[in-house]
This record gives sequence, structure tokens and C-alpha cells, in this order.
Amino acid sequence: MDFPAALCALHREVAVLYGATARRFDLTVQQAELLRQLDLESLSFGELARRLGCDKSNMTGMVDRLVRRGLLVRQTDPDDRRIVKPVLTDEGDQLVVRIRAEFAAVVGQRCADLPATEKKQMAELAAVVSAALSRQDNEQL
Amino acid sequence: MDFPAALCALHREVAVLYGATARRFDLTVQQAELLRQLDLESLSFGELARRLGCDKSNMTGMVDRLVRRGLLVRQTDPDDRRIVKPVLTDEGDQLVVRIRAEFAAVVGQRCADLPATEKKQMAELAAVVSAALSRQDNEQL
DNA sequence: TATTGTTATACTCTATAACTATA
DNA sequence: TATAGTTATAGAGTATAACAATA
Repeated sequence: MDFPAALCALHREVAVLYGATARRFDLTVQQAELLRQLDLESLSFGELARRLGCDKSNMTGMVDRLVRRGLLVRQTDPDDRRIVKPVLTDEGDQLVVRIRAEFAAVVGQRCADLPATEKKQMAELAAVVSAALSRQDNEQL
Repeated sequence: MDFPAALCALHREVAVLYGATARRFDLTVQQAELLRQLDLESLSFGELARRLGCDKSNMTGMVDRLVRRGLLVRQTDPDDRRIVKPVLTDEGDQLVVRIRAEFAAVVGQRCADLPATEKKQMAELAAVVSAALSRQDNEQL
């Protein structure tokens, strides 16, 4: 299997596992991903849409549903009042932690037979490749 | 970044890139994924749903849309007439090839600065981890 | 009886285009 | 005039439950 095909295959398996994990917490996979991104760093609606690879018009509804569940609040930027940032509530933050732990547990269980050195190597390579793929010059997208 | 977090991050970047690629061919990412799975091997509706990580009830509509576009045909198993397999048409097969090439081109471009040895290593590790994650004893999912 | 695919339903995600508020 | 977020709309993906056909 060549490099792009291997990325595709891995992506598929992680998507299935991550989706199943999200569902256990009554979240869609997109909701879990949105919360995870906000946990990584503070993002506006537009930046969030770019990270999730979807149109900004979708964010309104997605954030609304998570606000209704008490996992997010809207925060308007005082310096530029056009900009709004969804921010994790304590409950939202705790949920992200629980999802991450659950996902890590499933991955750990399934990869139990993998040598630690290979996992370490994989983690390092995945970080490098992620960085390469995420280049923001996405004009051709 | 630990192993599960690195998998998550990589998964996200691939999802965005793969989704953008699918969109260029007027496909949703799930449609592209469905076609890709069928190109890898012959699958029934139920098996396909398991691969995609969703309920079998969704497959009817998804396959219907792709049949309407001439990319798939339904084929009933003569040995067990409950089983139906969606099969790629020539057009569907050609589309899968084009999507795969397009995705490989984007990945290749973005990872151009990555040493070939690292790409090779990544491809091998991704295959190993994919296999580990895809274990079919999914009773806890 | 059990399994496979289908249908009905309700909700969520998605892109497009037009809109409001702010800069 | 440009940008950030919202709204309206239509189409697609999703899970649940009940169903028909086949085994």
C-alpha cells in the first residue's frame, strides 16, 4: 500500500472508532471534533469552520446545539465585535477530557500488542505528516 | 503529543483533505468512502455499513443516490437472496481511480519536503495500526 | 426464528446564496 | 467596500424502530 492509500485506510479506521466513542457520549462525530478543536485553542466561528473543513454557515447551528446542551457559550471579541468565539464551559471541558480518555483507552486496547517503540514512532510521524497536510495555503481547496 | 492524540490529529487533516477532494468530483466524503470500500473488495449492504461505521438503514439511500448517478448497480446474491451487493459500474470504477489519483497528488504536493524514507515508514506503520484498529470484535462499539 | 435489506421518522450536517452588523 | 456571523433552503447523512422477504 502506498503512502496516500495508507493514510486513507488509517483515516477510515480512526473515523469509525472516534465516531463510536463520540456516540457513547451522545455526540455526533462532528460535535466531538468541534469540542476537541476548541479545547486545543481558542477559535472564532470562521477559523473553526476552516479547521473542520466545512462552510461557516454550518457553524451557527452546530454551536447552537452545543450551547443548548451547556457545553459552549458564545463570546464576542471586544476588539472587533464582528468576531464571535465559542468557548467551552466547565462541563464542555470535562466532556472533552472524558472523550479523549475513552478514545485513548480503546486505541490502547486495540494496539496492546504493538511494540511501544512503534507507537512512539507512529506518534512522531503522525505529528509531522499532520503538520505538512495542514498547510494553510488552501486556495486550491 | 501522545499516540492516540496524534492519530486524532492526523485523522482530522486527512478528513479535511479527502473531503475537499471528494467535493471536487461532486461527491460527499461518505459517498467517496463508500465507493472506495467497494473498490477494495466486494461487500454486502450490511458489511458496507460496518465498514463505514454507520447503521445499515442508511445504506439504502446512499446506494440509491449513487445508483441514480450511474456509479453503482445492485446485485442480488444468487446463493442467499436476502443479500444484496452494490457493485461499481465502469463509470464508478473510473471515478474511484480519478479520486485516488487526485488525493495522492494533493498529499504528494503537501508532503513534498518529507524524506522518502519517512513516507515509506509512515505507510508501513499506518498499515499496521489500521489493521490493529480494525479488529472486528466490535461488541463494545 | 433469525437475518438482510427496506421504510418511516426525526434530527443533524452540508453547501449555496442572500442578509445584518461591524470595520 | 470588505469581513464575520446569521438565516433560509434544499439535499444528504444519521440512528431508531418497525417491516417484508428470505433463510
